[in-house]
Amino acid sequence: MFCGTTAGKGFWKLLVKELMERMDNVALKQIFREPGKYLNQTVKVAGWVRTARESKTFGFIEINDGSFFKNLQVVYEEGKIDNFKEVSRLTAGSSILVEGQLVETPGAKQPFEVKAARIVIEGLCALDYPLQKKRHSFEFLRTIAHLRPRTNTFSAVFRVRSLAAHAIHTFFQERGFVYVHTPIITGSDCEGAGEMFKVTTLDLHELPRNEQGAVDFSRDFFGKETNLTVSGQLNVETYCMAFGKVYTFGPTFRAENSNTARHAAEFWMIEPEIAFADLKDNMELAEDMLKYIINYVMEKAPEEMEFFNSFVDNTLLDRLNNVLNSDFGHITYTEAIELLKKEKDQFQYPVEWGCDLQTEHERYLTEKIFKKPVFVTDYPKGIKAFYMRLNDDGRTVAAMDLLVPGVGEIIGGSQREERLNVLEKRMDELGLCKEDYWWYLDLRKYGGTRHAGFGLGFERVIMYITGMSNIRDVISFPRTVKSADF
RNA sequence: UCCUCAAUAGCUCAGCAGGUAGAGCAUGCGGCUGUUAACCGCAGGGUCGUAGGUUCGAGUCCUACUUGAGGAGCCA
Repeated sequence: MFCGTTAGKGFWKLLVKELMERMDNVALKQIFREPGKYLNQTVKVAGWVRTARESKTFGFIEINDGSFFKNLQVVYEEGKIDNFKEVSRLTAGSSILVEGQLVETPGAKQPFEVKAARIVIEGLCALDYPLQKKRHSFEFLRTIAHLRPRTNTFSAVFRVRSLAAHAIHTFFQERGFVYVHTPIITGSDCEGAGEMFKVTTLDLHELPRNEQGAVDFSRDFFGKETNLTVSGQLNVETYCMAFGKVYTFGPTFRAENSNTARHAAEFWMIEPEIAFADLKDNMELAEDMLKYIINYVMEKAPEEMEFFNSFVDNTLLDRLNNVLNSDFGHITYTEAIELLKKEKDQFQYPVEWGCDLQTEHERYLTEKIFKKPVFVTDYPKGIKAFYMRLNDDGRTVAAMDLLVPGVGEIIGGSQREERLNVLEKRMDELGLCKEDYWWYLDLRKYGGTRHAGFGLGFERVIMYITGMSNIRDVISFPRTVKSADF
């Protein structure tokens, strides 16, 4: 950069001017948070036109630069800017730079506005721009996932999503947890129930076969059959036995043919694991974490939360405040069954000890009986995973599900079976091959301890916090059955 | 995968008992000195999801398929 000796003074002046043009834009968020700092001064802002209204000799443009939920109104007048005609023809979606004085507008809908002295049109928006300044259906917006972040709702959703992710890291880091990146590609073929996505470099049109006629995965990239992970839990348990308190936060893949508003094939999951801890410690951690995330988002994104409360779910803020100010409910599976049996007329499916709770039962518990998040604990061993710790009664395990109104199961977790002989017996009962889990079993052999953990569906938290009712609307580019567009 | 519902202009919808399509918004043009989902006037824009069938005639009735939504199962 400094090698150009032929560049004269004029060149540097131009370069400096160019840099100034780029770098001294003020973020809308700064203006809205500290208007006093900018009032009656010249400011430069850069953003996209959200809506424009024009008259013969003046007009209004609302721009948004993505830094803040609300728009900034810009007024322009004929004679005050040199490109009035072009500016008055601007339509929603165009990108512009604006320079002008920030002034108060007492009595008007907006607190202040910019009186434009200069408007530079950086990118005109084509006339077939699909976003209008009226309400669109979420279904339509899913078909234009590349443009929907420009709408109010998605602007709010994805700013909240970003904040919630940060809140999760802050929560765990402040408490001394170590963030572990567990593998996305996994070789354990019996990691858990659920269909998995295969990972392969084999030519699917000409698969290599062994003598038995089966696909010869020894010729595959990893020399064995591999899949995308459905959970980082087994891997993160190994780090738990070294660091004591750990968590994962990453993408997870399930190839289930699920067609619901709560399931996606690719989603993000948070999985903490704590050593020298039991189910009670586990639930305390889950409750603290959820409250921390909610509180963090409500503090950092009040405008967005107000918007959700007004346009998406008008019970949202009451509900979230209620969660912050009350203790979560606790009930054992056995107690829940007894309670539900008394209300069996309400249900389509029968309630019986040993059967898994149906969605209608879970909803009834959290929405009708408790009216707040509730932990259901100590499920029959027959309906839960092999690694969950067997209770003294010999027929239930130290499992916990957290149910929340509106979303359903948001957390699933357990105390893990740390007794090698009990764990092996359990695996034998279920017909699992212990050789595949040799390293997992080693953890019990080499100084195993009580430990517990859970999985939190990140998108389900976002749904709960925003009131959005479809998981496809809280993931930037959702992957679901028969749909992987963009 | 199962059950239910839907598919009409760029978007949101209307289209009543089968008689070959309408509104609002958006867009274009014109008007308007403070708008705020601005307003007023004019204009362009549709092989009614696809393929069959019934009928003199189908957006409307029937069948299949496709896509989407809601619910269920599975789960986070």
